[in-house]
Amino acid sequence: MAKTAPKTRKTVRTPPVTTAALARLRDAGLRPTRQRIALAALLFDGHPYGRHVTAEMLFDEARKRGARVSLATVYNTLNQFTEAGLLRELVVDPGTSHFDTNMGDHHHLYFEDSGELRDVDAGGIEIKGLPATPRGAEVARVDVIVRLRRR
Amino acid sequence: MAKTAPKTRKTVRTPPVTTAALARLRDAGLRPTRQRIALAALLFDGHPYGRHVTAEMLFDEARKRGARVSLATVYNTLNQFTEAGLLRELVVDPGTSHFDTNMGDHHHLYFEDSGELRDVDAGGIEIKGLPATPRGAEVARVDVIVRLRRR
DNA sequence: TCAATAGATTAGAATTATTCTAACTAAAGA
DNA sequence: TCTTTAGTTAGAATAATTCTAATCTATTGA
Ligand SMILES: [Mn+2]
Ligand SMILES: [Mn+2]
Ligand SMILES: [Zn+2]
Ligand SMILES: [Zn+2]
Repeated sequence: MAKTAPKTRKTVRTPPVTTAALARLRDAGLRPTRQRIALAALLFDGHPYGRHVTAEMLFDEARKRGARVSLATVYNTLNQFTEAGLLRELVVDPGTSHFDTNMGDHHHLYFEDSGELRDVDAGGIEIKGLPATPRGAEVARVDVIVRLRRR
Repeated sequence: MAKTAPKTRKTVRTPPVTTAALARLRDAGLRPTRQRIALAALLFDGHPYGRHVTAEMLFDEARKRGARVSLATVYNTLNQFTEAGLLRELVVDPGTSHFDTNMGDHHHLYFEDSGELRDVDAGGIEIKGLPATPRGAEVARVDVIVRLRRR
């Protein structure tokens, strides 16, 4: 519309896009850079039940959506998000790490043929008979992975 | 002792060392080569409760004991043993595969600080509330990994 | 608003785990 | 013993990930 520059320019400020992604970064104490915002949006926006991605998957997705981001940054970001408690790392597969946006207490179904990971809420699960936690140690996490194959 | 060669040489045959390792290879239908025998002996002999190794660990151990074996053969052998049902592959750690000689139904304590893996017999463990196996799929295995860190 | 600065991004090199290749060697069977 | 088949090997290749060092950018204090 306005092709002519205004005589007196109002202060140019970053638009107050308080997206969920942006808020998440702020809360985590991470500088909201373009690429972190883009990656956080891909990871979290519109995925109420969480998602599971590899670095390569997220990188390809970001590129397809036109984000200018390098693979190194995707790795950096996934690791930072994990450290910040925004993600958890899953190791189900020799060779590649998966990252999980679902931070709730849950376990996984892993379809070995397709590589698909499906969440299983821990709410309905009870594990009885685990040994006492060795002294000097504390439980960081209990992972249950049900490995499935095509029958 | 005998520095002089015998007049009539008896047929030189491989000594009939029917070790456990050798028997295991035969049963699995694997040719009992020097390196497979050496690796099987390291993996299985004198380890009634099983052991957990990486390729690199087993390679170093074999070398220390004077076995002439390459790292490629260690990888080949671990994969063959796994396919043959003599080992199972464990993935607990991003970056490296571990191989487990305990083929009984069991789970693991994983000490994240030291990398130690400790077995937990599945006999005393009950997991309730897992979802029904999706149709078209069957459960290949259920892995429970209790991840511990120094308190 | 702007310059200074701490922090982030990047391409490409480096590293690590693993597999592949293709030449060599050993086990099996006749 | 001979022939055949399978296994071993060094080194190259590949894949995932991290590192390096140069460049860029978000933040902040003036
Ligand atoms: Mn995968
Ligand atoms: Mn390890
Ligand atoms: Zn999940
Ligand atoms: Zn075990």
